Amino acid sequence: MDDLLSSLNPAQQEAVKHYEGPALVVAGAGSGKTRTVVHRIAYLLRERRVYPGEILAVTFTNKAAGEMKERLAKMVGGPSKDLWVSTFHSASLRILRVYGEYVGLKSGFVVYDDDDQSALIKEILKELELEAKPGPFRAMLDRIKNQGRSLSEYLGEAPDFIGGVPKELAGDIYRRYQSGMRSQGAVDFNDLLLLSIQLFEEQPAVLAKIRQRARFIHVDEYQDTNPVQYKLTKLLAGENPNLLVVGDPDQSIYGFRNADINNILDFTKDYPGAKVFRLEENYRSTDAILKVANAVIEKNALRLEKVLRTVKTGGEAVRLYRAPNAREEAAFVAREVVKLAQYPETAVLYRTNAQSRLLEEHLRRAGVPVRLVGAVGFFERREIKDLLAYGRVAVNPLDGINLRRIVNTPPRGIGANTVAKLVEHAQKSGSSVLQALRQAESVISRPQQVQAFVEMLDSLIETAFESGPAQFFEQVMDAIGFREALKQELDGEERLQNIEELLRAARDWEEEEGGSLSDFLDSVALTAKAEEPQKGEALPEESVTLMTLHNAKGLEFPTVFLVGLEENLLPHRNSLNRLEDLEEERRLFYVGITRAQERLYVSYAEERETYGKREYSRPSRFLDDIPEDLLKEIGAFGDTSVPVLAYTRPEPKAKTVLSDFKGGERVKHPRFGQGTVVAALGGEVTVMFPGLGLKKLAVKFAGLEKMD
DNA sequence: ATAGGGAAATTTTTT
DNA sequence: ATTTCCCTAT
Repeated sequence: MDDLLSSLNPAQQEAVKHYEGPALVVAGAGSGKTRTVVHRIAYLLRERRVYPGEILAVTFTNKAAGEMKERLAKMVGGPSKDLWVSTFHSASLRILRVYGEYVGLKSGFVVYDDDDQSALIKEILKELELEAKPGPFRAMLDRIKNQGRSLSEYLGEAPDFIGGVPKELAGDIYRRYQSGMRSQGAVDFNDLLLLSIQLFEEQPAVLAKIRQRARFIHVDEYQDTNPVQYKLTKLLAGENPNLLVVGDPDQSIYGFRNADINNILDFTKDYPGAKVFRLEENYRSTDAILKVANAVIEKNALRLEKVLRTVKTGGEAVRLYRAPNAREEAAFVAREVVKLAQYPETAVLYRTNAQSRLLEEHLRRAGVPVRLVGAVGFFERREIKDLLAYGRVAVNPLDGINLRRIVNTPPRGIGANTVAKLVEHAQKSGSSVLQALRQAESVISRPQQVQAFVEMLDSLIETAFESGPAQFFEQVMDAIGFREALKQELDGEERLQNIEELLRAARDWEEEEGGSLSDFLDSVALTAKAEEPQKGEALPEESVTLMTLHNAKGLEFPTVFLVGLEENLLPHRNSLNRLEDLEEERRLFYVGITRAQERLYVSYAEERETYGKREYSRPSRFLDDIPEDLLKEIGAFGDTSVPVLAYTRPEPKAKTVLSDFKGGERVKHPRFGQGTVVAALGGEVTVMFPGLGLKKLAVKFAGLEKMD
């Protein structure tokens, strides 16, 4: 019991000892956040005699959930098996697999990914004979569902045209999408959460049951929750919320996915009596790097005050390289990386995926093995999706989207015309596509191929019932002669390897998790961005890591390169207009800085090609936020004379508060009413008034009053 | 059924 | 520049 606390600092200890009631743990970068949560759970078990079956911990990624489970298993042993550690989405899916029928779900429902979603929208557009792209409508769907709003609410505020069609028609698309999803027994990611909420609201008995299973709730990365996740949390937490959330508003970087930073900023108002713990001791980075990070993030208004203190002292100044163009920038990175010769300890981070190409090229040319994270996900490859589609249909024959995907893959003489006729027949008779296929005889003139396909499908459906995913996919491979078909193709060899990889994954999964094909598909659906299985020579443990800033959150590296620090790139051009967006860009920069343990490089290119057009850029405004004495420009061939910061007592910097107001504060204006301070700069504050938008006000004249 | 041309579209994206 | 999609021609 003592070891639970003795390895922690005082702030962490306080958080760990928290028992009942709501609590907010503001955990700065590298402050031992996961560690604190893990210890807290262990403490509940050991000291408070809470049952493991009463504890829920929610994370955003499967990776984070997996890590937490692992650490808990190490710490508490066997009882960790009964803990519920999961992502929002898997937790919801698990609940809906049991209680889904209460909210109208059919038992074999499948989870649609982005591709499936687009496919359905495309189909609807065709039905309505519209010549529009699915993109804007998917965005509309996301916005409505991420915010948990109703269609009419959304349409009320929407512009008159969406994706080039009148908004009333767009609303029609939305309705058709929803009913299409339901009739083929499909849900999308958002539905998982929304339907869980609906279930809880309509079935108090179910909610009560789940609440027993979640008497103590932990939510990680709370700054990234969207309104729906917020609501789900609130519902689960109930009247007497034993809810502990952990997060860092300064690392909120998913606003574009409707994450709402106010969820964490307002936590103490939302949950009166909430205790607040601040973890400000940083174990990751040198003093120099932390000073830079603090100086940068201080410029944001929308935050909770927090100053990271260093544990490591000293450190080297940030190295800045100014490149004449993006090519030279990449060449510079490659040279430095080779010189440092610590590949696995090095990461190169960028704002957009498009930047990775040049970097990868130059690094490889310099003989550096590269690990590219998150480019094209394994499960997004066409051949993989094809094979998975067979599984989805076998599990849920109502799934018309996936059925159409496989009906002529590989080609078996069921062409577009045939399919169109059959689909039309299905729609007219109000039956599923599969049923139409079964009735092919009466619909088309040459039904042999279709009949053969249906026969094969029936046998696959049988296999799906009887055996696990590995055997199922093997049978599919045989039945459709996929190996032979792929060998004909140009890059068939590589794709075949991917398939072998999937088969292996299925076998591994059966061994480790075990379960039906349906369970396997669930886990695939919720782990779409799984670690890329290695391909080719380089092992990850010998490679330099390349990824976007978003992907870097939660990771750390001794050496970090932040490239492309240019206006219009970081901050990104689409984020320049709104202050909130600009602050999110700054947080992205902050996240990048705080990934570095020892050494940080920043660079920008004065010229780069964007979409094939040459562009000239100014250096990023964020570079101005780095204190001069902590930034050292180096030349084309590096520079060894980087000043080293002498030991300094880590004294919290005085905040430059020129007005009396702080970001996040609630205020009242005589004319505009209540609002939230977004920014305070000098004698000027920017306040967000609900319904009115942002207003810039002079403190002197505005007559603002603070509210509690 | 499929190759090949041409137009359009390119921020980030935990699930 | 490059990728992706859609149409047309074969």
